[in-house]
Amino acid sequence: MDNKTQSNFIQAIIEEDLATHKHEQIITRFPPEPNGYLHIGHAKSICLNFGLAKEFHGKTNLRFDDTNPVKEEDEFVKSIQEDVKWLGFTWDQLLFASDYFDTMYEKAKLLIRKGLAYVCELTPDEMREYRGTLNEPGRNSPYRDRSVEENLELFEKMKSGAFPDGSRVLRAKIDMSSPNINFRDPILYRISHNTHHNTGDKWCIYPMYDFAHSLEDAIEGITHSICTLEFEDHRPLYDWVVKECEMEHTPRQIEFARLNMTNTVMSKRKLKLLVDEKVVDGWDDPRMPTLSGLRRRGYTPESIRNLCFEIGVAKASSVVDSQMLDYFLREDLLPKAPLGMAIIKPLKVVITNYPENEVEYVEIENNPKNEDMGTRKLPFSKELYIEQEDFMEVPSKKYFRLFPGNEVRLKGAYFIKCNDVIKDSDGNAIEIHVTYDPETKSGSGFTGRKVKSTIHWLNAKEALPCEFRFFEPLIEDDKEENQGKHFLEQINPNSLCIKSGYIEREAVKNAKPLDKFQFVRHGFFNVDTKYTTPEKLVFNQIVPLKSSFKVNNYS
RNA sequence: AGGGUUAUCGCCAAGCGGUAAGGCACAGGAUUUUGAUUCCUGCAUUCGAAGGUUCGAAUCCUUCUAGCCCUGCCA
Repeated sequence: MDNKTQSNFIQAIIEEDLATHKHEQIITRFPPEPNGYLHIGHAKSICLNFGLAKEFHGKTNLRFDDTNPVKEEDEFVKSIQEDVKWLGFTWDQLLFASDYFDTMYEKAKLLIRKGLAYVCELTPDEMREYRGTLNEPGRNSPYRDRSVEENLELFEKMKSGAFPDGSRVLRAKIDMSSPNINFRDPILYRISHNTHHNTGDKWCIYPMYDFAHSLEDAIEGITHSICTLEFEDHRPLYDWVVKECEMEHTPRQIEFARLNMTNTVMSKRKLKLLVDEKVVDGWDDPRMPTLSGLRRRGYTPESIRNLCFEIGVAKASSVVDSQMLDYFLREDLLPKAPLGMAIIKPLKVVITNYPENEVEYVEIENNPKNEDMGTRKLPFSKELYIEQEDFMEVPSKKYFRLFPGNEVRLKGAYFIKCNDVIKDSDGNAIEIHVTYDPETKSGSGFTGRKVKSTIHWLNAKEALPCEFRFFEPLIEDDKEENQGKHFLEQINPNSLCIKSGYIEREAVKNAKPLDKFQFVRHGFFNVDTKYTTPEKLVFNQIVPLKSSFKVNNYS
């Protein structure tokens, strides 16, 4: 991985910290909560954290921020590790925030002893009322001035399970009139009698994000704690916790704008809804922007990394055009994916001057961009299939594929000229009759005349039936009639289109799930991991050849 | 009594007082046995707005405007 990167403000900070010897080595972390699958938005954070550490010869920890037992599951812990590895990154240490619960508990008691934390018995509603609003200061809790001894005793009782959920919390004693709402005596610990995926029933009190995360970073000696913009107002509290808990290391929190992409749902809540309501196949449905969905669709780790490095890092909230991802995917796959011929809507072609029952084999490159991929031999005979799109009885102005009287090349084979069109009772072309010119065989060096187009074809007898799946964005956010509708009602009902078609046997001889192909004119495809069987290959279209080639007649 | 933060081409994004990089998209043209790729060419006299400082301003100052985030016992 030698991705070029845009220079960014975080690199500048790190360079200075290294130059001034504030740090001799940087340590970053990627800290997901295991409450869902990773999506492409996380990829930006992963590439940043791991990429920066790699660039400056530092280290990166993968740390599960598992401080809320009700939302977290081992399934997610597992998938997150797989996805990070798939993206191509290796962590220095694999850690769980929950492994620090003992230390955090001790630090909470330290704050109590310093008179900086207290046990509060306000109900959630009262708490909200006492907090004030964006424009008005809050009021002190009546429990704010308890003695250190009483607080210590009550906190101990919270921990030992003496109180029900929601009855008490531990709060920091800071400033109920702060303009920064995070400073209005934020909650440090809450009671939650739930089984935790890692610590089981050992604890019934759990630390809140602001308290836990800063301690986690400090404990691990994280030098640069990179997170998204919404935590900017939490930074003063982050610094407060590190200082007042008398931590040895002082990490620095740096915020950047999260990734937004056109035609892409990034909200974990909404993605979970799609899975729970069975709108999609699961977290790895090829339409999902999850890393597992993109993987199943056929996107490569390289393409995602290149996107992340190329879009840069800044603090302005922005929306990246999904066409950029497609660009990096095409760029990556063009020399890697073998080029084959597939027909989605077949039109029968009979070469009237070709001998009956004769079969010859034509040799064709597996990838014109990569000679190392070799060649293969395709059977060629009198009856072929071409793409319906590649023939027009009455050609439009700039159409230069097959039409009556016109000559084109069959890729890897001969020039053919259309002479006759056989139509059904509705007037649709169902078969065309052509003649071929034996002089024009591919590779023969024929230069007598040129054709404007080369089209793809299949030997009718040898064509292998298979299935092609095409995808459209799950959301059509540009339609006005969708404004204000419930999320599930905005979903594009035609986001999946399944077509039967044919493919050449030779190209897909040893195809297995996750193999990528490029089909002439149809774009890049991936062998589906779920629906492909020994009897039938199922291909997911990853991207068309070009965005303007977007299918309009596949449905 | 609000606080934080952002604003440079259709979309990302460099730039940090010396006269607007790059990528995507788009549009022309050349090559092409994928209408792909590749290759040229074009694409911000202007940096949210208005004032000011300066020989010189996207960069400094002042005022204004707009967007995003914050009132979970989520992270």
